[in-house]
Amino acid sequence: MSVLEDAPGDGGPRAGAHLDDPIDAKIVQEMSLDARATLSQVSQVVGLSVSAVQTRLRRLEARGVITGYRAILDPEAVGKSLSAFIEITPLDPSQPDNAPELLEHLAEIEACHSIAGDASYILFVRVATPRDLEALIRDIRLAASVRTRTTVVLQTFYENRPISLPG
Amino acid sequence: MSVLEDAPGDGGPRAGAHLDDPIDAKIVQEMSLDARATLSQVSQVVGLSVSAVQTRLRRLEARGVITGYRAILDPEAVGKSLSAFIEITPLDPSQPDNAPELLEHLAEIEACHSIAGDASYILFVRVATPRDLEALIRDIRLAASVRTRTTVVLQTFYENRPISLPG
DNA sequence: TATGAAACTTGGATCGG
DNA sequence: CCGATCCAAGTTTCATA
Repeated sequence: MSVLEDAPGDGGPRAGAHLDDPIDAKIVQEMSLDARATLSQVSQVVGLSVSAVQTRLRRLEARGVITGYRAILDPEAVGKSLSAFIEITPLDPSQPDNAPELLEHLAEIEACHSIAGDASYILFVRVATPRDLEALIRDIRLAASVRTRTTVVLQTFYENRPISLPG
Repeated sequence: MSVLEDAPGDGGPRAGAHLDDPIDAKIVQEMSLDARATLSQVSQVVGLSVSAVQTRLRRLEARGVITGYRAILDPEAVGKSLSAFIEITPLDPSQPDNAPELLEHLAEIEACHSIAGDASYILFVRVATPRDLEALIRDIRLAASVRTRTTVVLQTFYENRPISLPG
């Protein structure tokens, strides 16, 4: 048996909702860097058997720590070379504000956050052409009854960098 | 010969940088929705053999259409519950401006875009606590000699939505 | 000391590349 | 055809009583 790795059967992950187990953290980090890594690859990295890794991975998915797996695409290659931030503010503050739901059907919207600051929300959007952006802004205004302030992205140096985990 | 299926080895995707082949688009979409989908799953969706899908997938990776695969994590669960946008502007416009490289080592920075508007760049960052955000802002100022304007995210309704593909 | 829960390992069947 | 995944025992450890 290996003496370099810790003994089998030792302290597993805590029952809490958070990710405080170092082995789970390693698994998450590995899958975060390469979501198509095989279980045996991960098992070698973390020093556990394939089945143990599989069980932990299933649990991480079930607990909602890992919410999905995505291929990262080159926006140019898939015809979405223009991206922008759109800040939005409801025209009528007295109305119930459910802009996020009202906008959810617009597939060009990649993210929607509510923010502290002048605007209520900020969206990150991707389109093919300036004309598509114009159309999207119009759709957003109509769908959610909001004022918009758009900041066009000129160049993306990096994005989608993996979340850095402690330890 | 069949005209519904294309014969192996026949005209695949064009050699150009763009993604104009409908089957490649389907493959990309599928991997974008679930990066851990097996080749046989994808092959059933697109109606090709497993090896045909494998070849196309390798080519999509080699052409840089697919740049990687990531697990999507719950920020809360991995201890990064506070996120923010930080706009930055160089203090001295006469100096050479390489802020993106100067900031690349800060792992809390998930994305860096140059933008049209008042500021030069916008960053998206994730940290655990307000104190960590304070420290990060200080680090950014020192590392890149910039003025910063920070907008804290109060709530994230959705993010990392898959890129919607035409057709 | 005895018992039970939780986690790891092993080995074999099945499926995928 | 090889490797990865899945599933069903058997084993160790730790925390109870």
